[in-house]
Amino acid sequence: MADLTIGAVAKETGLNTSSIRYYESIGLLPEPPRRSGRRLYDPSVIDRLRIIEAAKALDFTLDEMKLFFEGVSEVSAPNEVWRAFADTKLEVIEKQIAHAQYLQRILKMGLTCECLRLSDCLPVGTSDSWDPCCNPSETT
Amino acid sequence: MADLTIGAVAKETGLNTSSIRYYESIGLLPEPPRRSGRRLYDPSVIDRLRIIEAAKALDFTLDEMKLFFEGVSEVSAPNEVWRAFADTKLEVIEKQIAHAQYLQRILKMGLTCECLRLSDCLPVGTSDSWDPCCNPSETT
DNA sequence: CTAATTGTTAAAGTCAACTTTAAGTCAAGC
DNA sequence: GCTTGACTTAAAGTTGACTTTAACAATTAG
Repeated sequence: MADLTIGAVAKETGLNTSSIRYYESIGLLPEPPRRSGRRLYDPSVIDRLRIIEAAKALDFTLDEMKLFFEGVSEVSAPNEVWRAFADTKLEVIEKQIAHAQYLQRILKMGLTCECLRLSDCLPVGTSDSWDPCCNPSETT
Repeated sequence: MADLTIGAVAKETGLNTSSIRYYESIGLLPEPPRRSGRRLYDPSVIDRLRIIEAAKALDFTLDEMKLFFEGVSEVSAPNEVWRAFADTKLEVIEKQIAHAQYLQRILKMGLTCECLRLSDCLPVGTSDSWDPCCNPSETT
């Protein structure tokens, strides 16, 4: 596949060109080669940007992403700083999955339950085991 | 249980008092009753703040959280705006869980794999099925 | 009682992560 | 050659979500 202009990369990833240049300016993306001043990207940059998008959705800061890529692209095995980072992030991600499932449950209930006051049957607070107090059967 | 001062709420939730006042100022938290000018919170505010924390971790904006609470605390069943919101957010949450599992896999691999270049065995790009190209057995 | 702590307000300040602007360069279609 | 559109830069502007400041009031500890 041919190299990509910054516009093509933007189109492919849904980012805009200034964001891509911004990522480069802070060192999150490596500087690509150029032809007559213009950036020419290897298609693999798309993969890297997809990882960045995933990490962004999980609230990694851009600095954390830099650290992350150091760990996965170095020529030697990840060092202690990276390992500590990875440990911490794995814990955070666990919590985020739990949060996601919690809100998922509430939203789904809001869509199916027909209680007058949804808050009456919400798993608010300690969210261990919970069954809706109402069945989506009591049609008005 | 007795009502809580703003300081107690802050301590309990890990937020700081100015954030709590800020949430109130934008209408995300209802105005609590006061005694001699000072806010006195019903303990249920803790639950609400925990939902806010979960939603924050999933990149809900504060405006989205307001909409969310409208849906779950109204006296009537959630309206169409809320249902559309919930549908959209459920899709986003699905994606976030996928992102979380993707990065989880990469981070775990980084912690166990002993390849010289981690990037050589990364599931970069289309992340459907993937087995590490290396086993954490090749001890140096 | 005093002193320290915790609370109050409105307004200004901060920060990360972009986005926009201005002023120009390069390339493709006619 | 000319125009249109994509590209270039550095610098300034924007946005969301707080956080800090200043100046004051009320509660609690000693």
